Amino acid sequence: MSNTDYKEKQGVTIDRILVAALEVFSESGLEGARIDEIAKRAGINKAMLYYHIGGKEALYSEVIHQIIHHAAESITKNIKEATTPEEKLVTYIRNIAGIVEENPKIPKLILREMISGGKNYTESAVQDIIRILKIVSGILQEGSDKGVFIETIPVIIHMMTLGVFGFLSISGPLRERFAFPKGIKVPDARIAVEEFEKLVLRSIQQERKE
Amino acid sequence: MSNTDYKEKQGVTIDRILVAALEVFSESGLEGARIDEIAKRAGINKAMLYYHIGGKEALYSEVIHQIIHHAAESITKNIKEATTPEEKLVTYIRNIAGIVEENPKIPKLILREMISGGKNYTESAVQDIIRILKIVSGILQEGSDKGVFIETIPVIIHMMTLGVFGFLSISGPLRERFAFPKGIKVPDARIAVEEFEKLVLRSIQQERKE
Amino acid sequence: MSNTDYKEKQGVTIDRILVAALEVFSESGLEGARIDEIAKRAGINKAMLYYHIGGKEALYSEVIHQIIHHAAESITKNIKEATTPEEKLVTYIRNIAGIVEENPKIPKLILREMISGGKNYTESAVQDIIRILKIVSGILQEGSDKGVFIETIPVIIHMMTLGVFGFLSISGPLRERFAFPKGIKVPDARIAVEEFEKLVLRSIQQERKE
Amino acid sequence: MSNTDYKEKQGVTIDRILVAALEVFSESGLEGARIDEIAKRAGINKAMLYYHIGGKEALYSEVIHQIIHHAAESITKNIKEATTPEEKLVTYIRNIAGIVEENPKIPKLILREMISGGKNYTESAVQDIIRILKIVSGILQEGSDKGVFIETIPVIIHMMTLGVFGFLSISGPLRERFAFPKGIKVPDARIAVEEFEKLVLRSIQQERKE
DNA sequence: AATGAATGAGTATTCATTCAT
DNA sequence: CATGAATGAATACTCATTCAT
Repeated sequence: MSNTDYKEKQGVTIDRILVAALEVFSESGLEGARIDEIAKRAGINKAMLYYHIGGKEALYSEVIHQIIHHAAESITKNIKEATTPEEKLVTYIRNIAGIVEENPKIPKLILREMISGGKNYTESAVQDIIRILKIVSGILQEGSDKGVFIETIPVIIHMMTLGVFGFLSISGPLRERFAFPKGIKVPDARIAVEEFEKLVLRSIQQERKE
Repeated sequence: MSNTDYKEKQGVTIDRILVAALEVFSESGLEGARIDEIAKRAGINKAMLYYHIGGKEALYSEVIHQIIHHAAESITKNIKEATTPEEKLVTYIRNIAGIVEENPKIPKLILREMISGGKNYTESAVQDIIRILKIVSGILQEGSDKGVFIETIPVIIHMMTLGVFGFLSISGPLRERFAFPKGIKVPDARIAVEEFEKLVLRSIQQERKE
Repeated sequence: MSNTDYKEKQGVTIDRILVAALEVFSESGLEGARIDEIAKRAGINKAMLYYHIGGKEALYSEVIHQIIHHAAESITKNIKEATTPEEKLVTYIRNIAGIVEENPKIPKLILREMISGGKNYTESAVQDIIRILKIVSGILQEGSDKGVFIETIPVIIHMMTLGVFGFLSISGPLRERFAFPKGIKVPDARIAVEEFEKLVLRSIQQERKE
Repeated sequence: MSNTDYKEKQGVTIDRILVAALEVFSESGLEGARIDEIAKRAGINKAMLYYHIGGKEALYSEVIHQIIHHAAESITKNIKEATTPEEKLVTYIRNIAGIVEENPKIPKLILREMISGGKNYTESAVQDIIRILKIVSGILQEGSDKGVFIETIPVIIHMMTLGVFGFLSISGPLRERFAFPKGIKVPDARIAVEEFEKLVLRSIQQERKE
């Protein structure tokens, strides 16, 4: 076995741990998660988890970090392919929606962490959050400068976005368990994205004078 | 001491427990909360908590129930004082914002509970949630019937509302801990309400033809 | 209400407590029994139990005492109506069998107490036990003197008797829960008494020379 | 240390737990026993008890199972060395007596369990009980077929046996604590076995016609 | 790197007993 | 006598973490 294979193997193990950890932490939260359960789902011995990562809180922070970093990278990259502010905003929204839809564990974990005041954000996680906020800010500023958007407060847009898709995602089980009465429909993901895009654009677009 | 005082005393003890429980559960979640801590903050013997309420999960459910019931009652009552759909919608939004602002523990608790899939909602809590959804639904329907609102999906409006104010509330500590760079402003509560009202109304109001 | 009625009422309450206590102690043992359960079954407030009796151990001892005292009284009285040693022995055996059959809670309680080394026998309970042993002893001695019984050790006879009927009684639930395979029959109470009388008499009767 | 030693070590720990558990359960019963006490006497950390066995009730059931299984094995084996029904019956009786004498904790535990209705017998424990009953049944049937025993009910013989030796064993402390008056002798174990053998044989042997 | 065993510091819950009224 | 409330001392069980091999 070559040295590279060796490192690969280690990387694979760590990945398995992180995947299992995201699952368990999102289901149960930091306090509720059990190290035994994470190790079991990762298919490794519990002591190995300590060997590779080093403890519950370190593992939790690492999971958070990976998620936010991936989101920041993804948004940064995708936004480059858009040209107008409207396109960029839509790209940003769809990116958030896509991450949430692809893995519903993620909004659960991020929301939990926000609720607990971001106690476990590492410095680099904070930097990635700021990076995302700056992107949104930039899009809105550009739109405002070009006269297509009214002036608004970027953080509100960001929160509305996280809020809507986060809530849509986490409220899923609830809607299944308790049958809501007729007249109250909850949209599926695709429709929700379209509807939300429309609402946001309507809310910040300059009214066109003709 | 009169008989009334006597009965009051019991109610007072239970109230103290519920207040303390909201605090601790919102800070630490169901799993993270410590019964000892709740009893301590309520100023009672731990066993009394079991005597009056009956265990951690029952206590948690009761706290959730009280919050949602109070919200449903409050919205139901206030909405009656409004006449037009726009006024009603604004009343609803300000009501949610008001509850959140009055006690920032509440959004934390409710968000946590939603994330965990509403496992601990009692049937009456579910009924109260449905009640609120029906109110929002009614307002939007009325507006649509009267031609002032476009047709939209009530649950999205509800979730945007919960999402924005919930997020504004829970992201507070985060903003304090990590100083955001200039250019990214987060509005204070009053401004956030106004801004959000404007956005929502803009997003669903029929464009007036003249 | 007269003073007599008053005392009657108290006696009734105490009786209810004792009956409930026998039930619960026999089902669960001293450690397993719950004061709340006893009070509930007696239909009284828990604090009243303390007022009337004074605590768990005192209650337990009192129950034991009443049972043994009643047994001693009953045997003493019935034995007088028998004349020959054989009749007396049969009377004694049937008396034990009768007490056990009448209230299956009793053998459970007495056996439990014997196992724990008689820790909770009061002095008067011990005296009553000795009284019973002396009766058995007397019957066998008389039989031996008259040449109808061989010499034997009374305590063995007493223990065989308690053992057989106690076991028959307590093994009831077991036999019901697990269906024994054919070929292993357990006699009903009436047959058991007859069979046991026969065996005991056969075992100690002098062989008659003709 | 060899691999065998390693596996032995685990077995040793479990054995220590089982020995300590038999002690404590027999002294205090299932409800009265304290896990801390068992762990202390086993010389292990309390958590290891849960790691290896899995809780109070599982431990209790395991102890019961081991005892009954050992008894069934022992009787099955020893009976093979006997030839006549009389010899077999005596072997069976001495076996029961031997187990009881060797470890007086055992009758206490078994009696307690019988009193509580065999709630904690595992299926395999029930099978072992049936195995023993079948042996007794077989001996008596053989004796009856060969004309040396009268027809009788095996379960009564079994219960007399358990009853006598169980009672002799558990009544020991009682006899020591309260000095019985002269004239009431309780036999020591050796004499009790002989006396009981004689009585049982007398009771079921066919009278020989000459 | 891998694993079964070990540990200590919790943590929810129970319950006999007492108190205030 | 009667009762609901209060208390403190247990007690079974858990779990993150470490150790020996």
